[in-house]
Amino acid sequence: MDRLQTRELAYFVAVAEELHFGRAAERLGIAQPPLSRAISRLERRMGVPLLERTSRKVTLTPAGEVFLTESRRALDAVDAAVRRAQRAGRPASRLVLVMKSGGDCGLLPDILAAYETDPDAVPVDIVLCSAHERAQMIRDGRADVGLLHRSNTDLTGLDTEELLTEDQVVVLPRSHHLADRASVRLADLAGETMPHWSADPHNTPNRLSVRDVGQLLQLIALGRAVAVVPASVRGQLRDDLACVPVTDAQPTALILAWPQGHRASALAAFVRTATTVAAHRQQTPSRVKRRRIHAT
Amino acid sequence: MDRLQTRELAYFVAVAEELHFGRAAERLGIAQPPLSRAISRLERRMGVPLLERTSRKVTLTPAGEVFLTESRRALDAVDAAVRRAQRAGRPASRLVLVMKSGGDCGLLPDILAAYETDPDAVPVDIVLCSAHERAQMIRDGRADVGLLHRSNTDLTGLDTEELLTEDQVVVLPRSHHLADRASVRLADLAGETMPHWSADPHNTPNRLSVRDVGQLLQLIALGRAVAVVPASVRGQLRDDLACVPVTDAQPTALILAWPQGHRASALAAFVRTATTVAAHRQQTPSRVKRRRIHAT
DNA sequence: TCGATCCATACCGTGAGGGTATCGGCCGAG
DNA sequence: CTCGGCCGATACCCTCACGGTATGGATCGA
Repeated sequence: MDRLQTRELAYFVAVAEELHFGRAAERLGIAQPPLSRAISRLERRMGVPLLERTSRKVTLTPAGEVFLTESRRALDAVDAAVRRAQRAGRPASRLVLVMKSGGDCGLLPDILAAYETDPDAVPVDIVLCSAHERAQMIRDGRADVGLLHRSNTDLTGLDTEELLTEDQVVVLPRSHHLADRASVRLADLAGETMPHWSADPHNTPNRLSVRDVGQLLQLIALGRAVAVVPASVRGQLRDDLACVPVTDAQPTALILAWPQGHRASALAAFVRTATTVAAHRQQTPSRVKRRRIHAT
Repeated sequence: MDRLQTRELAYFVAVAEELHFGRAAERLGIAQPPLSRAISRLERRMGVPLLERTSRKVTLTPAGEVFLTESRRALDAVDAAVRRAQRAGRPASRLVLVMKSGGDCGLLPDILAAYETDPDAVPVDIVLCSAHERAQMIRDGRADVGLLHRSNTDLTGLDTEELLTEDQVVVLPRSHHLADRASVRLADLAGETMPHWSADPHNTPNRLSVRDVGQLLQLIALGRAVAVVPASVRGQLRDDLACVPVTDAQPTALILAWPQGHRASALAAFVRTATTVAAHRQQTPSRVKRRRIHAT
């Protein structure tokens, strides 16, 4: 059997995500019959049924589940190949850093300042994006390096370096009965509703879900939810919100991540600088730390 | 720009490896003109020149170098998607283990015996193959798990677990002037020729290179070379060869490797069993260790 | 029972991709 | 200096894979 074409993978991913041939075809910009044929041919060539279909419902077989995740990974790899080669070709080399707004724990200005003095430094573009997009952007070559929180994210395909660890706090409306406590435990929050981060736009928001920190804080201010987050979000808090340390929550790690096996000099220099700056910050009490201590 | 097709990646890889359009076309089973066109179109679509060609020579640009490694990775991912989905589809689940002949340090029988008692165990197929093929086979889904030596291999894309570390010995002809020494240092071997492992068949063997341990031992027996190898190869030695511990060589680690992020129960059980058995072996002096001590 | 929904099949047209022939530049032999 | 051989690019043609439209057949709700 000769090798699958990326088109077939993309078609399958669309159908597997929509679980509906018509919508998938529309999303792909083709008609439904060619899509049906393409999927049948794919299954025939692979010798394994990937989808169970009735005229009313489409579901994934176990092989289909596996093939969906593998296909996504393969498509990422193809996109990454193109983007990284293009980047290597353009002489004007830059470093694209992805992070969440406020997700640098106040560390980034120092890192950038130190990095600029490095002989291997290149200009750094900073791209802010939602939590779940970041790892994706590094994997598919749109970004070179990212600031992530370990707990949040699937790190397969990435090399990482831990920058610092943070304790966690719970964000509450000021009027909440726990808002004046010096600290709480996870058990105290048992009855509260916690919003979920909505992964992709296709995902129907069947539960309380948010796309960014602003939405999250809005929900909390409305008394609809509370959230446990790294201590460094204190810097973004509105007046009507309080936050209280959670003593028994696992500390979360801020990590630097980049594509596995990539060691271009500009990137290597950035990683080196960032870890050095973070190590230094970890020793001497940081602004974040001091603010935390003051607030408790 | 829409997404590249795998065909274009495969075409580019062929040309980049051959550095000759005619031979690449022959290898791909197509004529040369379509290949030339496909590559030009690829470069036009990507907006980056990948190859410098004169009528006498073809070379890779920096972007081409990057694109070659990235393309190989992407093609592996596509192949892996198919193979893993097929495996998931066939109910008769098996575990394919790749290793080098004799590369298990005598550990494998115990591992297999212990694994068979595990409730998640499935039949294990053992595939013997050359050093450089193993990581490749795990990456592209032909194998589920492999025994590798850390120093040898590029481990990107693999999850690993260390099983045990071994000291290194040098294999010499019996007639060699160092053959009777109780131990040697790397400096003693400075003037000796060491064969290289030939990576791929396309690679012209411009230096002394071998494909497997048999060839290596043959070369040594002929007095053409010596080699520093893990102590466990003693088990395969011929009568006309001697081996001597190298005191200052970095100990090499035997590791278990499997595709990153894959945690199927049969695989997880195997990894668990193997590490347990290896840890136990490491504590109680193993047959291998004892033999080494006896020999010195 | 009828209509709506949704995937599959039948049939047709077009263009991407492959083949052959040939050109043009580069090198080495004589 | 010239000629011949090598090699990638170009020109031109043809075929079939892929996409489109029309329609069938199965299932479910009213």
